[in-house]
Amino acid sequence: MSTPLLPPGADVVRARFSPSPTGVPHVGLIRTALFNWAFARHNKGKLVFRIEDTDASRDSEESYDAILDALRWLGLDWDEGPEIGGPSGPYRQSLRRDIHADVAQRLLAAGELYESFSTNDEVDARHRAAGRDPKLGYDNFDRGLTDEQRAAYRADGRQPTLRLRMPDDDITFVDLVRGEITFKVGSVPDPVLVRANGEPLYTLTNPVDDAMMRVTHILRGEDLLPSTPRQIALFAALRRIGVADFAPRYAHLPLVSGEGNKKLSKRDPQSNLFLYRDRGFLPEGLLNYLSLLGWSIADDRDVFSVAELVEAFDVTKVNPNMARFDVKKAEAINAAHLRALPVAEFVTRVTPYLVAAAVLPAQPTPEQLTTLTAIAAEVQKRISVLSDAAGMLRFLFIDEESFVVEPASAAKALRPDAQPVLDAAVAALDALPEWTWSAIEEAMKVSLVDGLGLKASKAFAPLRVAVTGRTVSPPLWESMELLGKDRTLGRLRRAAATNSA
RNA sequence: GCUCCCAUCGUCUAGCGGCCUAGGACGCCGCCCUUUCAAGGCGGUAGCGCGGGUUCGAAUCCCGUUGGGAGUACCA
Repeated sequence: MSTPLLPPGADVVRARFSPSPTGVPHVGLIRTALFNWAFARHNKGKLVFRIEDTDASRDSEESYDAILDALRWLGLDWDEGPEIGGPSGPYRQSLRRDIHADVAQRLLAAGELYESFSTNDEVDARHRAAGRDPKLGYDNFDRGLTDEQRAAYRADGRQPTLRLRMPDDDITFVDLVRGEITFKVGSVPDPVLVRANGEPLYTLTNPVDDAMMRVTHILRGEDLLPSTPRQIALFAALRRIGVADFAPRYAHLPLVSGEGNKKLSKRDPQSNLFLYRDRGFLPEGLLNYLSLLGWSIADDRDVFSVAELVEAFDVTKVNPNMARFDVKKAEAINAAHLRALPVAEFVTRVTPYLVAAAVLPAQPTPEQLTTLTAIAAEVQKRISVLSDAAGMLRFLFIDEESFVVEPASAAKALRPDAQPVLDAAVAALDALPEWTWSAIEEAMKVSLVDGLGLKASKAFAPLRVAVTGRTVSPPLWESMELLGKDRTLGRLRRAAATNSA
């Protein structure tokens, strides 16, 4: 009942990730990379990484570098591809021109391709003259050109594109996530494979390279579903001329949308992968979330490791409908991974973000690292992304002249009625012989809760804001201990003075 | 317009004919814990687009409809 994993003629799973280097890597692209990677790893197969840079006007080296950077950051490794090579290289299509030209010539010689001289205007005019909808696309007119007609076009200075002769049958295939799909004969016009200037197009290079790299499974975005019939037709032609040994299986992954239901585009800032790295998403957290876009590991769980993802990933279980990228949920998943980190590991990971935010210098002192380590566990469970740590820890590392209370927090907790609290706290702490968090806690409870008869939450809020600058911070007593007696008292006195002024 | 895809809480999903008066997660709300905020614990909110079939029985199968999406380039 279930179809075998491999297409007949293939002996090992070979998935591929084949982006074109245009623009910044976006989350939809990375989700596709992730699924291909997980599919390959789960099936003990290979992942081929190929760069489809056949459009010199849009491709860029910056984008190429960015894609590699993104995959490395996420730990998505490849078995063949840029920088590591492999038996089917090169893995940048711009370096495969000769191969593509040769295959195109063989296809032409075999009659699979034909020369086409029609301009769009001519196609349009023919449709109108025949009373057809001009939006139908190319009308396959040049299929029947005679040698004389072609010679006449050339004599006229026109160079032909090379088009694939589509079969005269419906094209049906079984999509791994969608099931059987049929395109009616005649609904797909003969596509151009080679430009008039001789440059090969995606329509040629993509299937040719998949064939030569012996790719068995093509997992890609649903936006490429309409191009599948012509690729299947090309594969059939490639098999007839001996370039392909088998046809790959397809799995069209649901598109990822942003706000609204539109496909997340590269221009949408929310789609920029590096935005999430800059905010301090963990690779494993982001990967976890991305894998949830169209897939699930179990009916009652959605936080899991990359290893668990690989163990469980089944492309046939991918949900076919569109998924919306929800930053809130992504953050929640990331927060779960953050909390699960060993403290030492958390410190290692968060430090670069503290440096970037100028909370710590590029080379933190041993004292600073000791302070950070002491409070790390409490910070770890209060944030969703690593960059959140900066605002929460700045008060500990900043010098007294630069320390300021966040205005919004001050407005909330440092109102006139906080005056007695601040005064009582200063008096009690000043008299404390021992500066430990437990001693501080005891003193504050005695003087504020018992002494002033306040509720704990009411009593401690002004202290927190005065000392840490914010309403959200690590635990107060530990914070005070780490900050030291002098600085703590200084800040409380300053708040009291500002307050009464 | 044409071709193709899709359709369960606001969002991501589980569900593949009876276990579903539809389960989980995020969000939101409430309570507990508590040193604010978090975290954690407990509870709540909210959904099978519509209409026909098939069947003893349908969220699950079929048809239609409506709605959404993608493609429609000498881009990928």
